[in-house]
Amino acid sequence: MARPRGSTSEITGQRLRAAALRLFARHGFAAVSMRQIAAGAGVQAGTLYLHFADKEDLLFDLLRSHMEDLIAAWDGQARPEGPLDRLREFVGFHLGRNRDHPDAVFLSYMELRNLGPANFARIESLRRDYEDRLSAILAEGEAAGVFACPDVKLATMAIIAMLNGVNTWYREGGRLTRERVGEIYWGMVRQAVAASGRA
Amino acid sequence: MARPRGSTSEITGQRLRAAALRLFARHGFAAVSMRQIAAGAGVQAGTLYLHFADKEDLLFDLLRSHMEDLIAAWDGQARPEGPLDRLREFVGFHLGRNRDHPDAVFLSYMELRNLGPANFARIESLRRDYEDRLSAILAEGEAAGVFACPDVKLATMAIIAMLNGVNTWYREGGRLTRERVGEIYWGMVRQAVAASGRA
DNA sequence: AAATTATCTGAACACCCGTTCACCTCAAGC
DNA sequence: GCTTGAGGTGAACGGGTGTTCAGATAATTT
Repeated sequence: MARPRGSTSEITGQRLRAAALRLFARHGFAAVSMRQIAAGAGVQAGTLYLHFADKEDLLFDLLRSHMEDLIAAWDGQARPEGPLDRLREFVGFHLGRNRDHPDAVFLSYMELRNLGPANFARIESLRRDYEDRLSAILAEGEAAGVFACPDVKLATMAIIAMLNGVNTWYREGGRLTRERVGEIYWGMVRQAVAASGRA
Repeated sequence: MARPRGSTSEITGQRLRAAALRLFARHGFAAVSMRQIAAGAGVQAGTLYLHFADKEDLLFDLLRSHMEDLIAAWDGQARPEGPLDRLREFVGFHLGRNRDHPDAVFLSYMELRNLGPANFARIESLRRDYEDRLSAILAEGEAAGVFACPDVKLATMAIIAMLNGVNTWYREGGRLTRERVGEIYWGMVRQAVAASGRA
């Protein structure tokens, strides 16, 4: 056998990406073999090397595209006026992204160590770019006297860590709906950086 | 050759634990071989099986002892009176533990998936025990009217995620000292659950 | 219809994996 | 000082690893 009917590079590539994302997120990069990924896409192991240079390149492709999509999605949506509304928008956006792409989010925080220095640096840079969006909102609010965080960078890291934490425990059909969780987290974030709370 | 001079089970066991902790935290459970761990302790691979039943048992041993030590350390220290001081104490305690045991903390959040169901459940149970300490403080403060978190469990998860986040970016000798970071985070935590901020 | 190119197979490569075990040596008890 | 067992070795087991590549077939171009 050889080339199946109706197979294109585009389709097979996407199937491989999907299978790899799923397996990496479930079992970890090192624990998943190229053969398992290939099988998940209904293909032989050798085929992987027509689409990716090697295993790390496959991981890098997943992380890079996830980060680029994330930034593009944020930049591409209309932003409300005023720091408070923008912060609320960011919290909702970030939680929504985490909800819709749990595997990619998990990977991008857990498997960075499996990248070589150059690839690592590129992903880190993208992550910083994204975090800077939040920092900018906080700085803007600070200047306007709406927020009072002692340190914008630390508040950025604290908020993102807090929001990412939701993915580790939230289960569909649990005690609280997504919307309710979003409201509660928004409340905590707002108070944490509020100017009224304390100087 | 066979038994080296002056070797005891106690000493070798601790060296193996230390080597495994270091390597698992750096490269991940699946990426580290038994031979690498043994080499890190200056011993052959076969020796590992005199101390641990298998690879998972070694991981479980590390996670269990870390969680038990954590809980024992918290329970063993004198607690100040009043929810606000207790919460401050918890934040300082947790950050201090994360600072002193970064590898174990990292492992206990990242490598749970490599445990079988029974071992997984035991670690999860220990983690819940620890988190319940924080929940109790928040509930106490809520009852006293000092705190106003819309949901105690969510506030617990949010605070722990926020504090754990520090380990992912803090580097010794950076812009801020540990103490300063602790103060700033304490400020954000306090405001996030403060009763004065909003109903 | 023929030639060419894109796509995939499946076997092979050298190497590493977790785990077991017969054997060996040191330390302690009689 | 001899025996006993705790502690460790190092080779071996079956099987899995990432990666390569000659060969085969489908789609496309000429």
